[in-house]
Amino acid sequence: MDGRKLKILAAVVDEYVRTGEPVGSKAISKLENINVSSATIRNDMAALEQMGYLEQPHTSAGRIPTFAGYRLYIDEIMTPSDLPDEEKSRLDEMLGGKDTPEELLVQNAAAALTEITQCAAVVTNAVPRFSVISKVEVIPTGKRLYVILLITSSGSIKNKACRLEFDLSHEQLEFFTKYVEENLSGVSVDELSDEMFDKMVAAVSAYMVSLSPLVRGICELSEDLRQQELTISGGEKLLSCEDLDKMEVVRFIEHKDELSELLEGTFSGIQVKFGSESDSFAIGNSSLIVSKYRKDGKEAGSLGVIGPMRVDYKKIIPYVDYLTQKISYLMSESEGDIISGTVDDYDSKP
Amino acid sequence: MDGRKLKILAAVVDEYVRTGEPVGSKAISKLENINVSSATIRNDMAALEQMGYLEQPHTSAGRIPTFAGYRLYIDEIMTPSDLPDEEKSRLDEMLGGKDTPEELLVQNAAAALTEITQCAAVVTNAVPRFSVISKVEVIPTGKRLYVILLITSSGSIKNKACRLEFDLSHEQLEFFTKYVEENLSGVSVDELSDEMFDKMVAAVSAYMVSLSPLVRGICELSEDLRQQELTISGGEKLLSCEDLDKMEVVRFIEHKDELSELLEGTFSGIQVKFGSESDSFAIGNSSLIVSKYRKDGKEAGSLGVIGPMRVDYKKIIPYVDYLTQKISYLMSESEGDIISGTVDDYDSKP
DNA sequence: GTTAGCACTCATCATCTCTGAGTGCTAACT
DNA sequence: AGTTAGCACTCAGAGATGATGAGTGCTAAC
Repeated sequence: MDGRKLKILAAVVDEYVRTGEPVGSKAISKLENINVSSATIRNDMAALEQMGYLEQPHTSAGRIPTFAGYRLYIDEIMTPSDLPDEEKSRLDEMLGGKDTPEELLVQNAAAALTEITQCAAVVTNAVPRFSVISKVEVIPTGKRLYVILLITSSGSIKNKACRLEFDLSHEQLEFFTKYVEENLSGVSVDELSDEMFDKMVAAVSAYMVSLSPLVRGICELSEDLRQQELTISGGEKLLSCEDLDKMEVVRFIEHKDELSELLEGTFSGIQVKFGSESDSFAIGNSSLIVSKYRKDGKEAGSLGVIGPMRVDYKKIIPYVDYLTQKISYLMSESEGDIISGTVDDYDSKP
Repeated sequence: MDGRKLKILAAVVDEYVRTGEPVGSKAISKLENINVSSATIRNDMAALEQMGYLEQPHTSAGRIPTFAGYRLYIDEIMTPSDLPDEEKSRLDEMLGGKDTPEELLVQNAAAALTEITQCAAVVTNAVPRFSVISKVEVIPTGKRLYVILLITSSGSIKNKACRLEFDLSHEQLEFFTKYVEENLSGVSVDELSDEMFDKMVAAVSAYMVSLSPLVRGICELSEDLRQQELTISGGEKLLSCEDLDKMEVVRFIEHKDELSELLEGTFSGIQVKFGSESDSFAIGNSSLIVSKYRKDGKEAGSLGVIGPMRVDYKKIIPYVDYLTQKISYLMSESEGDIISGTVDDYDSKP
């Protein structure tokens, strides 16, 4: 594959991303770093079309990249631009500092991506699977009404109100709290299971049957805790995007679980997926730029941008990359480790 | 104003709502309960146009209702249809029972309205302004990390993690908890003020200066508590609505505060407002059908539907009305009071 | 007061032509 | 052999033209 052909392919992608119109040979010949005539470019473009990297919407129009063309461009040709320092500090500000709760951190990242890219952002929270239950409290707050509070070592706090059939005496409450603390505190979130709670229900029911709703409540909270939640922010941006089918976008926003599944199956490092390449996540002509953030070295959640295929990869990839790294840093225990400024490793094979 | 003219106006609105096309005299003359010829209708329609209730998009087209036409139709002519019992029980199921937390209740109502009307729904939560602080807890959960828990008599639970500069001793924590409980429990949410917290900060700082972030934390939680939150659900439905300008819809979804302001200024009972009538909330050709729900007899929050002006008022109003009444009932302390099935009082003057 | 009849209006749709951007191919040039 | 100029060709898109028909207002008769 000719060096000039790559250059021309890159030029076609860049121009198409910029203008949204099919790109003709003449337009390319006028570009700065292209020094051959339009006829030569025509020949090369015909070759690129033969190879499957370009296509013509109709005979007398310019060329637009095919999937394969985008793929080649992203994987081999393009070099993402560097993020200037002021942008980095702007992002830092939007994210929040080390004290920011994890959940808010990823929400902030999503908001930042939406604003910067004007596309939809998608994030999953960090499932605190390696953290342990550090506290369970049951607090009476009204007639027959109790608030259950569940706190993990990673700082997740879940609560839930629970109505019982009878009021509990002070001793009963103390018994229950003690029992639960003994059985749950120090247990890792990953170890929590329905069977475990079933056993607990049986045990407390032996003491007092009407306590079981409280155990059920704790069980539900623990399910909340274990559940990976996916948030799409700025979904409406996709609706004002001409390249995407509105119906598909609406369907997509309403069925997050599909995307959730897809994200499960991704690797580390920045990846770019095209909607139509995967059958589970299907907005035609859409593109997903995604990366996984880590917590204490382990993959914890995902962070990405969904836009039209015609999106400025050179610009967006550094943002996703920087945010991923920054979040990984902020979530991890070890302090002092300054985030690396360099950006590499775009393993984007599907 | 002629009885027949009213009938014709109603027919025009109904037909226009049904078909979306301008309505001609011939189409109306074919309707069931119209027994005059198209020529007569033409005369009446010309009169209605003169009076400002109808207009023609262009000379050789049928008529469509003007704002005034809709207003007259809604206020004087139309009678909302009755909600069949099976629909009522369907709604009851979607809402949840008496044990459902208030916040979830209004969210469920929004979801139900979105699904049924295929328009956007808008709800505000019930600000628990007449409830009192029933519990404040500070729970140590990690090194220098504390969870503040704030519970009101109405069952709202707010929590927040707070990092201090030093760990607190058992005595210090006990002192603080006691101090806060003494000063806050029983205080109504409405009475909470920044000055109050400023005083508390001063007081605890005298004892131990590093306690003040905890007070600040409580202050923030109380702000959360007092804040009325507005949720728009199903905003995307508006985007697939031809009558509405997409740009305006996006702007609207992103600037909820405008709508929030508008809702503040509404009365009880079902009201219908048109986007272009008000200058603060402006999606052209949109219509807002809104009602306030009550808690223990006092207005607590709003509940409504936003759709194109060309919306089936006869059908939607009963839904909004029923949900409002049902929520009012579910939120109120007094039990047993069966919800009234009748629907009236559509004070919809702007 | 109501209706039939008729001339008139004008958006919409289909058809047609014109234009220009862009192509592929060939022949000349380096 | 690779590059370029030239040229005939294609075809989407923008206007122009004309037919169609739904709908109107007005007048005169019932």
